[in-house]
Amino acid sequence: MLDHVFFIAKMQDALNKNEMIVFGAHCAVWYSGRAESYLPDGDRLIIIKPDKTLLIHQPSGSAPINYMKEGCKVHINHSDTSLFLNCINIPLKEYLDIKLNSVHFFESHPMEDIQKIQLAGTEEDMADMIYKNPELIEPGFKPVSKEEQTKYGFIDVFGYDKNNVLVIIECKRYSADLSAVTQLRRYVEKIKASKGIDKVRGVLAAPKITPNSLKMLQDWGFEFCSVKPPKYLERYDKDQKSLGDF
Amino acid sequence: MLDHVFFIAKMQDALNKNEMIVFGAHCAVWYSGRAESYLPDGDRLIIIKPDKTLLIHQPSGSAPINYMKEGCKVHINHSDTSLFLNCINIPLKEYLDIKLNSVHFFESHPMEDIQKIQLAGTEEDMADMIYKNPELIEPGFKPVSKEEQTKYGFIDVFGYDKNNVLVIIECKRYSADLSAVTQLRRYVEKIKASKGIDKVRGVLAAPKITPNSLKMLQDWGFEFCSVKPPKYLERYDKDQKSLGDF
DNA sequence: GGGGAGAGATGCCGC
DNA sequence: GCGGCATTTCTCCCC
Repeated sequence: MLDHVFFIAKMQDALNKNEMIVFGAHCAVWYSGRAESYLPDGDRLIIIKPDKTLLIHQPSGSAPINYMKEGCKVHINHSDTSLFLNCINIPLKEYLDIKLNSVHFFESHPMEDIQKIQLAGTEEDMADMIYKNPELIEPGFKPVSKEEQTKYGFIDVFGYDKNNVLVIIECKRYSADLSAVTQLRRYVEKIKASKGIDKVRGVLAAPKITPNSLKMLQDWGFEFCSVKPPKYLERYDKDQKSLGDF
Repeated sequence: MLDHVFFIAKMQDALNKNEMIVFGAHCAVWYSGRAESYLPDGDRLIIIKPDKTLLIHQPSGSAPINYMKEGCKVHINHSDTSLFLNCINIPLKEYLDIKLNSVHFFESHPMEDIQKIQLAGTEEDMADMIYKNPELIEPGFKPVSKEEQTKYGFIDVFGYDKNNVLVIIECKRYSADLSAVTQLRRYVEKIKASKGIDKVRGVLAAPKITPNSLKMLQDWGFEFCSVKPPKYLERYDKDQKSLGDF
């Protein structure tokens, strides 16, 4: 357990230097902003990033239990008996206060990282795959160039079938749900209205679909097409030894 | 910068004890599972929780850049020249590998926390508020008891207006968007079909609504009602000094 | 375990 | 800044 004076000095120095700060503490947390919350005493990990994002993590789960977005101001307040971190984000009108009962450890370090993640297997990759392999939808399907699709909004893929009927395709990389069906319906109705045509096919392309969603889809005269999302980095999957090849 | 042998010993001990582990490192990350990704060398904060959730955070932003869900197995592999953390989640078929170039610091500590957060100002609170104050929707609106709403699905509030016409209300705590409108449409159509009645009013209750969404709402004959979400813990907002009163 | 829906969602891109 | 939308969404509740 760290001494208050020592903790305050280290913390203030690290805040001034915009270092990555991480410490463990037994604490309670109050939040007020978009909503309001109170978290009673317990052990948590607290992170303050160089961009002044603050995260509070409990010992389990992926998501932070409390947080403040980028750009919050952190003030250390203490009396003989208590130690508080008061955080405020003025433009967002958000407030978060941490009562620190004891600090288990404290670390800070400057961090540089300009790298961005390379991600494959997204919905956009799925749309690209269908453009390049239109037979995944059906024989004779002819996708229209990507540039044109922007005129009609955020439609994933559209083109014409072998009878030259317009086809709108909504891709989902996971199991298609009710909202995917209503999204497809919105696009089909939008195109029907804007182009003044009556016959437009709507196709939901996804690896699978929930039973209720399939029923709703068919009730509205749309179709489901089973398509798996692509994984462009499969090389990694097949040869774990070649990690250095990237 | 920590010595490899020292780091490995500390890490293995902390993993065995199910402690909260956090360390800073210059590293690269590969992921394969629901999607695939590669993150080139950079400084990051790496967290391994007692429940074996793994999080990798860059120096900015709220969300982890890479992660593994609860229950992953962590193996330390090293040669003369390299140090790897290989993580695997067998039931989810997910894999994550970290190449550690250097470790800036390492901390671990046992953590206990059984507390749950108390949150106010959610969509459910908003529905409760409308039940208790039906005049927020319109004079003469009579909400039906909450128990009955479950028979008809996830409808936030429903009741009858002064002319005894059925009213379905969808609440949104933020600005209502297109999906909120299609969600309301689904509920109204479901109720019309299941009860065999033709006249059902649909009301979207939210603090505001986007222009496109308002147009779509009105095109389908539904209504918008401006309602602010409640904040039950306002006491805290008004008197920051009474933090200990909870 | 899957389905359905909210979230203090976050993050990205476009206007 | 808002709008629209995907997300390795996460989390919760209910069946």
